[in-house]
Amino acid sequence: MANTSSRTLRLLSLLQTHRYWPGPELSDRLGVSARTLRRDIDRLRELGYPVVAHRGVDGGYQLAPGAALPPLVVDDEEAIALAIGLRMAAQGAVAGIEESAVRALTKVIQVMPPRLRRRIDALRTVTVPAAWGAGPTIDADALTAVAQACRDEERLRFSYRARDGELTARHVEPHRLVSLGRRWYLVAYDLTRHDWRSFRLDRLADPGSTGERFRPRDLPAEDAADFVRAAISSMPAAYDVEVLVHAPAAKVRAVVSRWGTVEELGEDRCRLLMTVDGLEWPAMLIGAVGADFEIVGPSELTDFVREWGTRFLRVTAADDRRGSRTS
Amino acid sequence: MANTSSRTLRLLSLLQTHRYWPGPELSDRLGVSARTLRRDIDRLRELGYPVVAHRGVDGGYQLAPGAALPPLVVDDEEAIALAIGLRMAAQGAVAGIEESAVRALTKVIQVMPPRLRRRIDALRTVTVPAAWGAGPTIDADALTAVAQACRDEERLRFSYRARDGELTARHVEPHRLVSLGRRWYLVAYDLTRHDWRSFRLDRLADPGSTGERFRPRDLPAEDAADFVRAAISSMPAAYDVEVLVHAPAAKVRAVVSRWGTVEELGEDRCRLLMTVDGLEWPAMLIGAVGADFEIVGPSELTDFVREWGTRFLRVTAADDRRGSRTS
DNA sequence: CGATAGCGGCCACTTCCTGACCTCAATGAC
DNA sequence: GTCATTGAGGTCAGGAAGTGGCCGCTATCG
Repeated sequence: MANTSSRTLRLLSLLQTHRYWPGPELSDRLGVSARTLRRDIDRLRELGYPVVAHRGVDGGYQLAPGAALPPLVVDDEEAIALAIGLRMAAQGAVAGIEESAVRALTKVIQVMPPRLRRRIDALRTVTVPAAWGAGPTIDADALTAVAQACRDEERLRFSYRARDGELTARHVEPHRLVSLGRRWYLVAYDLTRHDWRSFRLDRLADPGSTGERFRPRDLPAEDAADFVRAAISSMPAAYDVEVLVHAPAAKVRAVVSRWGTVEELGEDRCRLLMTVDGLEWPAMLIGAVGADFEIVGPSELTDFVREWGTRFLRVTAADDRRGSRTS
Repeated sequence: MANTSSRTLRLLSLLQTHRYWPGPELSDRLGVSARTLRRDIDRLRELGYPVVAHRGVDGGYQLAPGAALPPLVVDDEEAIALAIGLRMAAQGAVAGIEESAVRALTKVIQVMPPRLRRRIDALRTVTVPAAWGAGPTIDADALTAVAQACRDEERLRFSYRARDGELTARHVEPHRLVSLGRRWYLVAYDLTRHDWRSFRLDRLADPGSTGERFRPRDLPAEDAADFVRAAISSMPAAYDVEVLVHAPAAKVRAVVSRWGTVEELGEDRCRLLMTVDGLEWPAMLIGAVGADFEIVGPSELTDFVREWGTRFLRVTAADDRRGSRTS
């Protein structure tokens, strides 16, 4: 541990956990002379990390944001937060970052000691499922296991539930993970069927890396995403919702915020556009706006809203008959 | 860049991005002889990172999970995923990890180059806000800014909207962030009022670190969390919702997931309990369950649901008169 | 003005790093 | 079994680097 490189790393870690450090404190903690500390700081600067220094009484060192990201030194708790946050990000809460979230997640998981993995498993029970889409929840463990197999070029075994519900055991050479819409797909070469296949991750269970490595084959498609797009002829039924709301656009925007786009149509009228997988969300939003509205489409939304309205009135009427209670 | 420590770091990063590496490939990438690579691997092992090796044809090196977390080397995309995931975690999606999520987030944000911060800002527009609680959304930037000021012991200026709506400018010595229930509080010494105060983060705006450092004072309480608990004598008006649902508990749980607790009352009956700030959320959930229900309390919820029902029926009736359109 | 703290040159000493060469031990293909 | 491949590790010599102590300099704050 009396190494130079380990000391550089420790210095970096110190600078990351507490921004401001007096020089003597640092040299003390690292067990070197002040002169050597200055040289270590120089070393960091040469490596591209911008360490700024303040002179005079109460001076010290400070790590400023630079051009490159330094290696992050995190403790156990932070690693767990990292893993859980990345898992949420990978589930598609924010469009466009799923792939990198999975990459980062595999990195973190891979180097994570078993004790931390156990703690994450314990926390999984309280994790928020993919409520933002009403799509099937993907098992985060499966996601990372498959991602690691892709990255490490290791053959993979899993059981797969086909569209008709039949379970089959698969043995594949994983090629790439693709996040399309709200779903994850694995593009892989099926060793039993001797052909390329795409698998929906939410239909896949018990992935286990076999440890057998392989030379990647050439995918007979431009791109893994193209392959998946071609494979899924039947797109999942999504709704394009359009509603005219009898309220100022600003008011509607305040409620809808980011879940849809609001176009102003006049003093007291606006158009609300959303693309969703389920109708609960638009129903709730137009309910929460608290103003009259007209449903332009889809007609399913009209039926959906009518059902809610019927049920809500029936229930509250029954409630009134029994005499409303106080809270 | 021809440094030993930087090479160690690069080696670690390579081992993190692609698990399996043949020796010659590694020594080639690092620009050293095979012998030196072996020595570098040894160095890593001495630092506690478990590098396992496979001999023979097609052998290579591989980083196994160890006792300590190695410094994470992430690229731009991954860093963004990290920041966004951590932001979600800090917003309280999973109970108990908020504090460490914020700590990790400040680390990441602090060392992040400005160009990445801009990209995160750009992504914020599509971020899912804290829907899981219907509480006010906390600005993630404010959260990290305040957390950094706490950590770095730097005085902080911000404007604060008191309970009565009045805006005041504050100048404080930040002490600690506390996550209580669904809210974040800042415990700080108010330099204008010369006393300790706790501030709700969702009422705080434009935090700006002044750069003035200070010696931390002793908080007149056991613990920052205790201080906040003592300070909030008047709890915010929250609703305790109780609803009897005529559906199996499992079905209700699938919809409600963790936003409330579901008690089984029989084959086809269960009780739903929630504590919320607004009534939109429970209204939406019982709507989405799709079954009949009885509202036990509060009576405001009955009124609320009745209003939704009335409006929904009025609107769909009007829609029918105009002739329902196809999607 | 004086105390504090970072900056950086110089120097001598020590440590370690490196590449080359060697033998040995696994491992998988033929 | 044989053989090529690949990692492990010892040794050695030359060179590169890290280290601590010394110095004078400058910036900053009270």
